[in-house]
Amino acid sequence: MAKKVTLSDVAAAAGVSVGTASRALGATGRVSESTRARVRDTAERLDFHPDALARSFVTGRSATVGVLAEQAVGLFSMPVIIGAAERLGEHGIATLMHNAHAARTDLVAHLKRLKARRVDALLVVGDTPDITDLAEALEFPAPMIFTNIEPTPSRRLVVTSDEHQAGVIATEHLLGLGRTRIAHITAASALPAVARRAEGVVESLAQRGLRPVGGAPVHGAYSQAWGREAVRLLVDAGESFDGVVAGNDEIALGVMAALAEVGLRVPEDVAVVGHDNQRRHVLGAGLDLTSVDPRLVDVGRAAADALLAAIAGEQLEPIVRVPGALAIGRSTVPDHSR
Amino acid sequence: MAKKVTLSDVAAAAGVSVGTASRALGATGRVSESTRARVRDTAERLDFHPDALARSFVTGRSATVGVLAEQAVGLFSMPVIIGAAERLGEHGIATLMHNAHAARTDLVAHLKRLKARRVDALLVVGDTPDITDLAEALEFPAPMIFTNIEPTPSRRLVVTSDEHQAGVIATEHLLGLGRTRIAHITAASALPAVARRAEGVVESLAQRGLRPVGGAPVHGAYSQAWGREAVRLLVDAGESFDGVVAGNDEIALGVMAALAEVGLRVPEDVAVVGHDNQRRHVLGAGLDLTSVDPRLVDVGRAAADALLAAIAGEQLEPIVRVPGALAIGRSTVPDHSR
DNA sequence: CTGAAAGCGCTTACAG
DNA sequence: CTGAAAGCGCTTACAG
Repeated sequence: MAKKVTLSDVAAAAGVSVGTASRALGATGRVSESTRARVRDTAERLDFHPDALARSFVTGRSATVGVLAEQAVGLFSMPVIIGAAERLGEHGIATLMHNAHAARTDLVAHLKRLKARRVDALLVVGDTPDITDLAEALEFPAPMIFTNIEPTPSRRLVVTSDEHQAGVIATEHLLGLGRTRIAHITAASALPAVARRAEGVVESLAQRGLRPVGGAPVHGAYSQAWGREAVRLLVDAGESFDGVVAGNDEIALGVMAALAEVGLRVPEDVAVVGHDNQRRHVLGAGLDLTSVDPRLVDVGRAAADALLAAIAGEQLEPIVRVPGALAIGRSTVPDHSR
Repeated sequence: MAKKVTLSDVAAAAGVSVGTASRALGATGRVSESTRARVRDTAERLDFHPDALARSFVTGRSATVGVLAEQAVGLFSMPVIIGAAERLGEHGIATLMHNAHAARTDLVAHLKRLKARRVDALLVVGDTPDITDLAEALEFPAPMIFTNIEPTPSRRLVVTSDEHQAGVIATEHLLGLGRTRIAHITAASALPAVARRAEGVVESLAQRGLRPVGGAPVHGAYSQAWGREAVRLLVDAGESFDGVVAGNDEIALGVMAALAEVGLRVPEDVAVVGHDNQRRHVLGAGLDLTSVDPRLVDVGRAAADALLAAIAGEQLEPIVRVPGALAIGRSTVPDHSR
């Protein structure tokens, strides 16, 4: 391997001191245009690339971001982490991944190691309770950004999916198809994402002077069984409906199964929208479900942008909500070809 | 933030020189047991954590591994990358991700940046043609390990799924259920993974003195349409069969659809095994398909182990094949509960 | 076994 | 605008 070319090589070849060479190559220092040009030409000619390790050492910036994931392996975490890592990589920033399992002592160990590694910032993916307090107690020195979670007083910098908008676009889609008797069958209202999506649904309906079938969102669990049961409850209560916004794709599948059982056609009689767009990741599989895609890779990219801004010391938008996108399938548009 | 405690603080407190302190804390240098103990105690008492940046600078090791992915966002790449990043993170190694798009100049730029960042090793995920030659031309100084791809003369260090074993376990499962007339419906034989899996199927059958229905694997494409067509071809040719090893889950779904159309029950008349186990990632969705799970997260972890060994200068197993696992569903075992 | 010193390759006040 | 020098916090020959 050819001898590494160093800044002092460039300086010597350009006939300046290393200090001047450093200033000429960097953006900051004031150098005459002529020397700057000469040094830059020389650097290029010698194929000089500053040693990132030396630079990190002297600047105290590791060019590394920590990723602390509640559960790194998972359909919701992976796209966010990959999206973030990809964007950070474009900027020469590496990611140091720690997979946190709930134990509090674990978290302390993770934070200490991240601190020793001198990460420039920390991305927290998912729900890691107490982390803000722990970081404070440990005098964790880097900015922290949270993702895949709702903001709270202790989580002030958050990048996440726009759950409210997800409820809105699902509902608007059904309204746009002329459906007016729309039910919202979703999971427990205690879940923040569920509550926000439900608000989006209710508000969209209210703008047309409508309310959800049954008067309010129907809360249960993220399961096919609940989707099935909820349809039966509505039918038994004598409610009639021509559209369902389901809390996720699982619920939507249960809803569709129950509709088939009671002899209602999808989408002719009842159009159904899901959430998560798992279809995108997977087999067409006849699951030809219209669904809100939360665009998790873009959530990760947006988180990376926030991290980059935080590292640069820029003022941050405290809460960034990434809008979802509607993926249309045959559960709402019968002749939709994919 | 409290003043950072440094090695010389520890040395002073322990009453030794920094050199001795360094040796006492490190694994290598020879130090008397008593001083070693004293220095270690002192370090612990002061909550000393060596500055990773300084260490990297002086050792020339960045504690960073490059990840060059053909396509980072994807159902096959993400688990591998996450698995690798997770394992590397446990060892304090960060990952610098580059998403390569095919262009050759791009690859050169990526490699140069990775080199400037002084990565200790490089993980190549997927198919990035020419990379070995490019790395050689650029005198890329770090070891390279390939994953999610078959070995070739220019790809010598490979960690990947054991495709042959995947064919074997799928076939053994059907044989174990008493099926003997087994077809293998798969994608193009030019694909190395297809060919290897087919070998596994054919060999397993041969051990019982059997051959695939139709005399050989039936090659086509990774699609539902092909699965459907292949079943029709076999049926029209007058073949009868009680088992199908499908090349992937998509093909399996097509196969099952075609079987339903010709009035054959799954699994009573024909048991079907897929490959990829996409079900695991997703909706139960009635896709209750028995499938070979390629355990991609474990492939990533094994790749990380290989990278760690390479960084440590250890002798490497050139080719590591990670065995898959059979995920059993109702397409082979009717009363299988999940 | 231990100490004193050099050195890794940069950046950044500090003078001039 | 430019040069000479200090310094970042470690590790590692080199003497003793």
